[in-house]
Amino acid sequence: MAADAPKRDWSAAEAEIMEATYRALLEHGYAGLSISRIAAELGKSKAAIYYHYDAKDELLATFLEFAVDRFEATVATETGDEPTADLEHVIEKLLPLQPDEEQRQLQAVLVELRSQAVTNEVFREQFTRIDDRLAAAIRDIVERGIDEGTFRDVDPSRVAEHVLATVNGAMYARATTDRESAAAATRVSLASYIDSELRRHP
Amino acid sequence: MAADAPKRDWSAAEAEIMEATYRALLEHGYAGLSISRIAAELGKSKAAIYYHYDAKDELLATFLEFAVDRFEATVATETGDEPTADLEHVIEKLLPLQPDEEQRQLQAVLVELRSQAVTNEVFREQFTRIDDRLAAAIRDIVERGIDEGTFRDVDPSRVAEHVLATVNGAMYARATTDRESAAAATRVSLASYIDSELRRHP
DNA sequence: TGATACTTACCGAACGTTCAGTAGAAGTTA
DNA sequence: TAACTTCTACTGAACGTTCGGTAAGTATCA
Repeated sequence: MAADAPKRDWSAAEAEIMEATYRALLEHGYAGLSISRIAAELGKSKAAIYYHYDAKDELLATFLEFAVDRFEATVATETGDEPTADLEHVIEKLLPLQPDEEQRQLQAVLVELRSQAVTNEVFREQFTRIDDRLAAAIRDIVERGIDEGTFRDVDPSRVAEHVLATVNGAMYARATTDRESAAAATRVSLASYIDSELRRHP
Repeated sequence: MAADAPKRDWSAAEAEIMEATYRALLEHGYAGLSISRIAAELGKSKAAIYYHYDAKDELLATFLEFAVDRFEATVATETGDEPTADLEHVIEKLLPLQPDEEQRQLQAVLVELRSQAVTNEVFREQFTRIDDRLAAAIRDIVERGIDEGTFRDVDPSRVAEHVLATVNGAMYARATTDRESAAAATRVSLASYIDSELRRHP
């Protein structure tokens, strides 16, 4: 992965609050997320949360960091030497063929957080950075593929943005619709796109 | 457009409430959307809203209908006889090269509403239907292209889902990040995808 | 003893919702 | 035509609940 941001380390108490926030968000959604609800999940009083965070805004900004860390950790790629495999690896991480419950939940939480980026500047900056990093990671793989002669001489940025948009769109649909088969179809079609657009055919 | 749902007609009072809700949503976001805020935009008392709607839930469900109607009206395609042009037309409607402020706002509102589909069953069903309809519309165009011999013999559903995911992803990014150039790059790459994946090359 | 990590008890504001009352238009009867 | 009743579309005040946030006190441990 390109440009790894330094990971924050969470104290035990903070980590527990983050987990409680995560659970509260899954249960009640962003619109129904309150300090009381987080405290209930935490098993402590509201004031206990205010001992660690000065305001709800601050807690949420911190939680965004937490969720993003978790997301990027699942995507983190140990790059191999085969660009086609690397590309497939990244796509499988972002848009698994059969996502387990944990992956589904994390993506659901991220979709809820991301929608706040429409009106909230702090959230918007974070998600801009996430997409920047993901696009860069994909672009690097494509560039390597071209250098190695595996891929045709396409515009790596253009292809990276296209792949990212497709993956994000399918992930978004997975979290907000019951069209599971559509996500699967997109995965399959994306593979065939990569094959026809990128691979040199003899 | 396939399967046009019968459009609801809005009384003057209802329409004003819907417009007020629209403005309140743009200003305060979904999480900050309250009856007081809608009433303020409406220029009437809170109770005036409860005269027309029994509960906030009901108002929101109705507003979802309103926003979806508006969205599908902008997409509604007068289909021509050239599949390539038709496809480009749909894509331009969903992912305009240079969206005006109205389009941006409507898409922003839809992204905020759509994130509620993660936890709200009513919203989820609506967005499932929207994507179903969009995918069907694209699929029909592709099918026609194949029948006419303009397009190669691909799987129309698969391609439709791929195009829809890409367009949704770029639209989503446009509403939640500052990566405007990424959306443009995706548009361009999508055109080249359609060309290489669909068009018969001599 | 003093710092750490809380709890209990509370505040004012905002929330969704309800209710009694009312201006004015529309319909009905004398 | 005037007098009445009724209906529509509201208003303003209040309801109980929940919100984010705080002040003061307490238990635990170095």
